[in-house]
Amino acid sequence: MSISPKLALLEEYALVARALSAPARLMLLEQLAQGERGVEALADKTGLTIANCSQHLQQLRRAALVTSRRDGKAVIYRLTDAKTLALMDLLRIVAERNLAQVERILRGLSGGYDAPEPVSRAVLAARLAEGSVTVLDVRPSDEYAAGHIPGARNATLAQLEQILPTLAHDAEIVAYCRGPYCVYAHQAVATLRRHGLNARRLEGGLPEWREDGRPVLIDVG
Amino acid sequence: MSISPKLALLEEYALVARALSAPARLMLLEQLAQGERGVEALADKTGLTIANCSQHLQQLRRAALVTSRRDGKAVIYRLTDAKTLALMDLLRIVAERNLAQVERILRGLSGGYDAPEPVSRAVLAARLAEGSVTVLDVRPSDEYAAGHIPGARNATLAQLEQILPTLAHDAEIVAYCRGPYCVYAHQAVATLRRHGLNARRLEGGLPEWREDGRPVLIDVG
DNA sequence: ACATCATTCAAGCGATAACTTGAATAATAG
DNA sequence: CTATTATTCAAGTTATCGCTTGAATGATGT
Repeated sequence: MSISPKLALLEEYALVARALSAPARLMLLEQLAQGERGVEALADKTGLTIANCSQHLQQLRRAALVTSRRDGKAVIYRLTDAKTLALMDLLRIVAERNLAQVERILRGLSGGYDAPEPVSRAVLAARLAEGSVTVLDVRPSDEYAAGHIPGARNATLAQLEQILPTLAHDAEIVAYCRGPYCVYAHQAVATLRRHGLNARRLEGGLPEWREDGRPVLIDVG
Repeated sequence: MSISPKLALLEEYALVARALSAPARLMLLEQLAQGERGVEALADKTGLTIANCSQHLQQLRRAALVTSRRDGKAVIYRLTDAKTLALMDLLRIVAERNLAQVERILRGLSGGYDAPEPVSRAVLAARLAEGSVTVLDVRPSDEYAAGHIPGARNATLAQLEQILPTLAHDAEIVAYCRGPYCVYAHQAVATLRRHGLNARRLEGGLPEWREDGRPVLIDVG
């Protein structure tokens, strides 16, 4: 088609990278990592207008990072496969490993406290089994209802201060949120530690937990 | 320090993706995967002007995908670490897996012939040890001289037709080039098969071979 | 210090992307 | 069929990107 097949190929690879090159689309992908969603729900969660959201989604679809299906009058989007998640992950790892700027932002999130190492998902699963840990889900309640780690309590950042007294001061608290792109868990841990609680962050979030094949509890309405 | 730390973080991740979103920069990364290079050499190989090349390189450096050092009056660039290579690889895998367009371009490269499965690097190493295979390096001779698989013959696509008679018609021929982004090996295999030879492509290229820790022969002098 | 060479910076141009607004399409309900 | 609701398309604006040109910087050799 084009002048050179080599350039045409590179153009296709670049298309996929370009789809990942806008913060708005990374937000959408993070949402979709929680589970499939309709356009309006995505627009709500990300703060984008419907039309804008739709256009971003179409760009993601062109890059084959997401696929869509119709359900009545709604169009439901979801990640094409786990490879999309892997690509987001590697992107994040490279950025965090090499960009001083990222380091600074993450440090700022911890509110000056030194953030402790995150807890691996395998360790959390083991400690959950023996009941020696309190798990905190720091996502909006609708996302919690759509699936959460069994035994986790739900509290948004805004609600966190209110439930502080009800949290055990002896057991360790492990907070998680949407995944590595999400900063809720970082901020929750900072708040908890500021109040003297023994809190750490889960490595990854619910999508990664589910990807591991671990149990997820869904509230039925 | 922006309005929201969350957005600032996503902006940084997006920066890395944006660095990968131009074909010119993917070309540069492919060249750098062969080994470190100066700006002029990179400009030559990619066909970019010096100034343009320099600007692309700086964008890659801002994204921390490459680093540079001074050597006299020259500035030498190289990939920051193997993670950069991994990111390029995953990008390619996602694109090839899901984009019908890529499928079509690759099929076109094979000149209508059905391309056989590529040979894995482990298999090639084993068959090299027992001498049951001819290895063909389809890169420009300067890149061959800077490092190649021990025992490989060098021939560019242009030279390929001339050396055809000297290639064994009984043993299998395995062709490789710069790596998965490079189409030389695809085209060489197509040419060889069109002439009735038993040729296949190596999975990956020299950078991946080196990354495996396998021996690389460098011409001195 | 001066000249030289490799690289980078700065300004300008055309093309593309993000976002907004308002209209068009598609599936369902009455 | 018409109305309704969810999504997509289309046009327009502003900002950014990729590329070019020409000047500026930085290291080296005389």
